[in-house]
Amino acid sequence: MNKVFEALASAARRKILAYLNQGELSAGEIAERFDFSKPALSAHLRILEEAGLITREKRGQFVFFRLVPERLANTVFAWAAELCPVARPLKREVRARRKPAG
Amino acid sequence: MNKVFEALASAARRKILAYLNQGELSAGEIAERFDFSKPALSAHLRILEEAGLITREKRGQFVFFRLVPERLANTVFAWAAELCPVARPLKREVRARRKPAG
DNA sequence: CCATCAGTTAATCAGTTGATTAACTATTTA
DNA sequence: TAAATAGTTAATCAACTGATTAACTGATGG
Repeated sequence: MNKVFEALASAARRKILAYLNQGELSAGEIAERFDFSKPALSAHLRILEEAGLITREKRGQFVFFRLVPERLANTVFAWAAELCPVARPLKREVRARRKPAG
Repeated sequence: MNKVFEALASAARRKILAYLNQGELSAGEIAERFDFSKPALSAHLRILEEAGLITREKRGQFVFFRLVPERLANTVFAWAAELCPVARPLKREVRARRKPAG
């Protein structure tokens, strides 16, 4: 949980997640989309991976990365939903059932 | 956006938001719930305020803080929903209306 | 008016983050 | 096997975070 929010504190890392949301990419393909050095990118990818937000798969010479949307759903999304009753149509039903006569 | 995610990178600040989700609290009431010094708390509150996640209101000797759930909804929640199609019942309806005959 | 209480600001400091270059590992290909 | 390509690790460094204490501002109340 902590690692997830720390990972998301970087705009570059959030951008990486947005790219991966389109489909898997190799480290090199991600690197093309940014200005910083390969080691810098490697560090960002490690942080995202350790937060459980992406997975890594080595295929031959390349390393491909994929988004893990369930991880986001179970951490950030769920956390935000807890503090955003305004955006929570599902949970409202649950509440209504718990307090049937107000 | 960036400031919001940076603000949320701290577990202490997320905890402050959780407390404020129960209702408004003065700085002192928040301080009681933590171990660190007043200036440290003051800094955390300033960061949350500058991110637009809380508002401040001075009443007499006290400063009361309140959560701004809409801010969370429009930043974190919306951002996460974009990457979590698995958890997006609202947007599905919007899409369905846009493409009525698929 | 003076003491106290609530909170912020300033100065300082240790630890972390995020970047770089250089060197390394591992895979492909000639 | 040697060269090239893809990526990581190591060493280093500047900049930022997050904490502390001391000093300040502003409201309350004897």
